[in-house]
Amino acid sequence: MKQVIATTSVVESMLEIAWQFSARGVDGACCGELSLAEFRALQTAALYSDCSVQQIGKLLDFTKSGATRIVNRLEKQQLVTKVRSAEDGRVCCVQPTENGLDLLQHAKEITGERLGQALSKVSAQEQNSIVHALTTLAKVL
Amino acid sequence: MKQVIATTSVVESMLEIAWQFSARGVDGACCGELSLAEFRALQTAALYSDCSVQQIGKLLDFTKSGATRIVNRLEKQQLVTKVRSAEDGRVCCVQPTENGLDLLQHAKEITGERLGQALSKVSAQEQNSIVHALTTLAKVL
DNA sequence: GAAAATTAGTTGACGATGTCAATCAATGTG
DNA sequence: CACATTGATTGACATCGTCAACTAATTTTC
Repeated sequence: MKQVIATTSVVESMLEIAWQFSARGVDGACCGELSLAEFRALQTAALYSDCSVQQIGKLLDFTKSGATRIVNRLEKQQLVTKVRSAEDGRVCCVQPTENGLDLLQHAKEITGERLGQALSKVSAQEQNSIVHALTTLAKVL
Repeated sequence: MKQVIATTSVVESMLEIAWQFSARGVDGACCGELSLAEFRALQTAALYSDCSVQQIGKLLDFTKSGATRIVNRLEKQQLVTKVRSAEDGRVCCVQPTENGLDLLQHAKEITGERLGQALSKVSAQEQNSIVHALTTLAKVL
């Protein structure tokens, strides 16, 4: 119960942080021509090798038609290529291109700078604490 | 430089967390009939008394026309009322209704539960650390 | 003190986005 | 081989927020 109370008071912080690193806070500044959904899809494709369209949809909570459209937009920007799977002709493997990986790396750097800038306002000890906390939280969500 | 490297590795975590508590993760589960933007606008109206439409737009990074539309949707759902300011006839004060405040409270509880559920997977000490980290981070962003 | 400039808000047209349902193609299953 | 399933796509559609033009209220300027 105490825990619920404690986390209830932290909810505003959580939502604020999420807002800052979501479409409204990050878009454009970090993702170039990409929407946040597209960026996340690109991330996912880079993370899972031979990632299918459907897999992206499931992982990011889009319908399969939504996933198709997101991937198509990435393909149009030459950030991924779609390759028909050799094992299963229905499956479409989404592979990031060189450009896609570059963009991903750049976006990470920009976001990292943004985070680093915020973190620079607190002590080194707190920086470590926050980095550790975020890493841990992401794992258990 | 070391800091940049450290934060670069935490960027994925940050984006993952943000994603989970943004439209894709939270919508519906916590916001009822509201979009995340509407929810945030309602939050803002509740936080700043006599909050103008424009203020909401500026705080959440929407254009004024976007803000108008978001507030109008909230009004249609009877979660806020729009009152012409006594001091300045141009300004439109957005005030949460009883319903609006209830929804806000409920949403916070749900999100809090969600966060609490994730936190229950780590030690009490880490819970404290995470709560503290989130609170601190939200302040310096 | 009236004209001009500024500011808050609204609205129409629009582009972007993602869903739903229907469909096609490839694979599995009886 | 017929039938069901699964991955992906597409057309129609609703939602969302922007842009530009506009109205109305206030402030500035001369």
